[in-house]
Amino acid sequence: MKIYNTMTRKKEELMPLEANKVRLYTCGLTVYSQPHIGNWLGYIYWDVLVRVLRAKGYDVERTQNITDVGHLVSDDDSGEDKMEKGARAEGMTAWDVAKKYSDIAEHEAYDLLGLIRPDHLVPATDYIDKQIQFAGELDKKGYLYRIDDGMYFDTSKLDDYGKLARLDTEGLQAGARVDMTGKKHPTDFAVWKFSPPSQKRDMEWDSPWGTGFPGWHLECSVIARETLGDTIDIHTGGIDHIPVHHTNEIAQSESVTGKPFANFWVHNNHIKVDGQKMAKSLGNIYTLQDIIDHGYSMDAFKLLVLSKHYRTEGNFTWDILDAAENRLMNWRNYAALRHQTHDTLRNDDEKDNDDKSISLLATRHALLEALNDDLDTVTTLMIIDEAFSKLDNISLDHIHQSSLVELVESIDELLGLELITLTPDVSDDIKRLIIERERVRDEKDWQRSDELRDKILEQGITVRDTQSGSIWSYAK
RNA sequence: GGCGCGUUGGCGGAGCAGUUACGCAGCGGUCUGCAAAACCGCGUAGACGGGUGCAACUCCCGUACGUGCCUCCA
Repeated sequence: MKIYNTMTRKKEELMPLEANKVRLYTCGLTVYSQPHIGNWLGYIYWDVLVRVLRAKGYDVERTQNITDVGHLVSDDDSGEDKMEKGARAEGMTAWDVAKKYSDIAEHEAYDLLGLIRPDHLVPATDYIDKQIQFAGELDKKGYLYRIDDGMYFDTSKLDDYGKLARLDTEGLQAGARVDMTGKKHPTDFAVWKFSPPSQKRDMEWDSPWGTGFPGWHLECSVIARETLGDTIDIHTGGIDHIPVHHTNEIAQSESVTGKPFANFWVHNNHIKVDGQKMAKSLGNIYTLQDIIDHGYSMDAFKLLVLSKHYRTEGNFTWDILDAAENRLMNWRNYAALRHQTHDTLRNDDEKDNDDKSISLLATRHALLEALNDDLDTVTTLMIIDEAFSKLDNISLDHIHQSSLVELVESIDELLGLELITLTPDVSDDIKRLIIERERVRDEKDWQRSDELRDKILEQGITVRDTQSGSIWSYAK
């Protein structure tokens, strides 16, 4: 499989450290407020990545952290802790806020979006001891220095600091704003922050340096190492994390282990809303619940996301979601044909049928091939459209049921859609009405026929008449 | 201010130096008891100005606009 590696700025062939096994780490959400649709974007792409790797036979071991402490309002390690700030705003403790939004995030990820749950889903606060231990190793090796508000990593000790982002550290130094934090270099970052002397934090722990809490980047370095080992195969995250968070993870991890932290760095671009960045000040932040409230399905949202490549910038509007919902509806109606076909083929068209079946089965390979090329979901969706459109102008007798089922199952398996469950068979009652309608049509009783069609439509099913009989589909 | 990126038809979104992307929506027609579907056709895409090519949406330069990071962010 080829993937674009941010570290080298090239598409490269994935070569896992251990044959047939892929260790994957994904930065998780900071659970201080309601997640929005942009938060979920990356996780939808990484879900497909995991699905493809598994379909290719890899044993994927995946870790995702939950940031429930230490993420400050500003990435330069000043400002408040987001958790503590959120807690004050809601009149709860930081622990309660973490619980509340962790629960919401899990519900949205695994119930609403149907993402595959990581093997290790780890809150940062579960690994405080390990983080202190890790920071101790950094301290012992001389990477840390103390200032008033915490222990900081001296980035000037590394020759290759900022290699992921290709940071111009000297330029940053020269162009730095007046820095009141007392850091030696603008890129230095907190590994351990002290509790403010006058304030009792909800979340704080004793450490060799003083009571406080871990720096934001520490958790990912530690949790990745503890669950997956010193070097992982793929580290994913949003592009916003390249210059600071991931850069600092690399600095810490490689300083401790002396080994590469991750062989592949894979980053997803962002999605805008109405062509603008999502921001609270613009009031254009949408949540999954907003999408549901507008009457759209989660699969339509996923289709919208997958219809652009993970590395290109996207846009969200209700019109675009509408188009995705329509496309999904078309796919559902193709999938529903499986209830109306059989594996027994008409003898006179046996050869034709075989050809049709073969081309449907070949589709799975085509899908995998597209996804294999840097997770090209755009081409993947196009291949699905092409495969389904082969069913357009042929009679039901010519469609091989089990190969259609396999195609639909492959789509669900690889893209994480739920076409199978979204396309139930119609009730026996409707089936009887359809048969009855076909009978009165033979008698040219058009009035009765139209009455039956309306009756069927009341149950959300439309019927259309073709040369090979009536075909039902879901009404819009 | 520093460093990037983008600009494709009504909307979304690809590839490609010389053939229809594709999806969603729209219009005309054929077919049909009607409807739907399907099929056929249509709308003359490539921000603007130069340049290099026999040939550029596709390469190079500039302009305009938009946008990202540098400061919270997926």
